[in-house]
Amino acid sequence: MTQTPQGTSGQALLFLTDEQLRKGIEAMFFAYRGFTADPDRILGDMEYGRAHHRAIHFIHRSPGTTVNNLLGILGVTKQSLNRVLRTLIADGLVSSTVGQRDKRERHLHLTEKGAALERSLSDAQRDRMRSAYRAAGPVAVAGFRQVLEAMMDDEMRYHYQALVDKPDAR
Amino acid sequence: MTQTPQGTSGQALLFLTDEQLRKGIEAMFFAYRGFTADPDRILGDMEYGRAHHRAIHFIHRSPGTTVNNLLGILGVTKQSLNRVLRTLIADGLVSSTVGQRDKRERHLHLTEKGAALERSLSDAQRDRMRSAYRAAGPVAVAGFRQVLEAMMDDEMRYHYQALVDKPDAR
DNA sequence: TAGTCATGTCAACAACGCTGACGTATTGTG
DNA sequence: CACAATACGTCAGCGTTGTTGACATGACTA
Repeated sequence: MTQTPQGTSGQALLFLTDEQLRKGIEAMFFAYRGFTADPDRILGDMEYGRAHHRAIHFIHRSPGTTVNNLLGILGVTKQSLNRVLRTLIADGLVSSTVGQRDKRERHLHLTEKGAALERSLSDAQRDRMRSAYRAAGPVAVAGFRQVLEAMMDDEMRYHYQALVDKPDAR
Repeated sequence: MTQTPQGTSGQALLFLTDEQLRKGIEAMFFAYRGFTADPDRILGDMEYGRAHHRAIHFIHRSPGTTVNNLLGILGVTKQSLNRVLRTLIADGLVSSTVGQRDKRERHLHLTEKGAALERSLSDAQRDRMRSAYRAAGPVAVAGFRQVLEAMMDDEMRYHYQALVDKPDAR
């Protein structure tokens, strides 16, 4: 649709070219494969998948989170999430406890076993992220985060910010 | 595993902190949702999904590509890809022609109808990418690409580079 | 000619999204 | 208090997209 903006203002808006945008799109596609590759490999040997990884990650990040909150973060239906949580709880990776104030709520925590899997998954993923960061350098990393944040849906950015503005659970 | 590198060299390696890495991981997760959201919305109304989008995208990018080449780019099994290609060909979005030199090969092209869908999908995706790029600025965009490229598997980086070092199909 | 290659296809299965509907506590409200 | 809303769980069914394994065909190649 948009073509190369030439006479725009003599300015270097060349980074908004369709071709530049396409390269960014393709970079996202190929990079996301790498991003999920290591955890996927670990999970492939079990009866779990990427959805379990995500649930485990965010329960680790927000211990005691409720099912509803997790639903908002993950952006899936409760049926989808429930299928995952059910197996994680049954297998003793996640504990679900009735809320104190509001007894309708269930608060989710990782068990020792769950935390162990979380570590193994996030270690793998962090290793890759670390090499990428190291290779690209701090300035590139800042730009990386900026663009990603600008790419999110408003609702997702809200959840992201809530997590980022929080001390690390580790 | 790795903790904040403090005495490393007095240098600012703080961007390699586990917490920084975690933020990057979560940014990737939330951003990828936004990245695919618009095409997904369009495709949701049809009988197609994300896999069809990917096939269409790369056939558009490399007109006349063979099935084998596409398999390498997409990184799926031929059975998976074939299921997608079969419907696209049956619905008249993609044409498959026997190779001239090597008659075993099939060369894939988008039909007018296929090209129309490709435009509608990539317009939506590019619009979001453009706002993100514009919001973040050219320096950030350069960093964004650097980190993504460093994050790819070697094989994926190979395919990515082959595409990037190619004139735009548009 | 024998072997390899590119492609297509059948069958079965698993992960993970979805919708729709229903049930059960529990909580908040008019 | 009665009723509505909320939080959660679950059953049933379905669609997309990935997988393995096996088999067939035609075409190229040593």
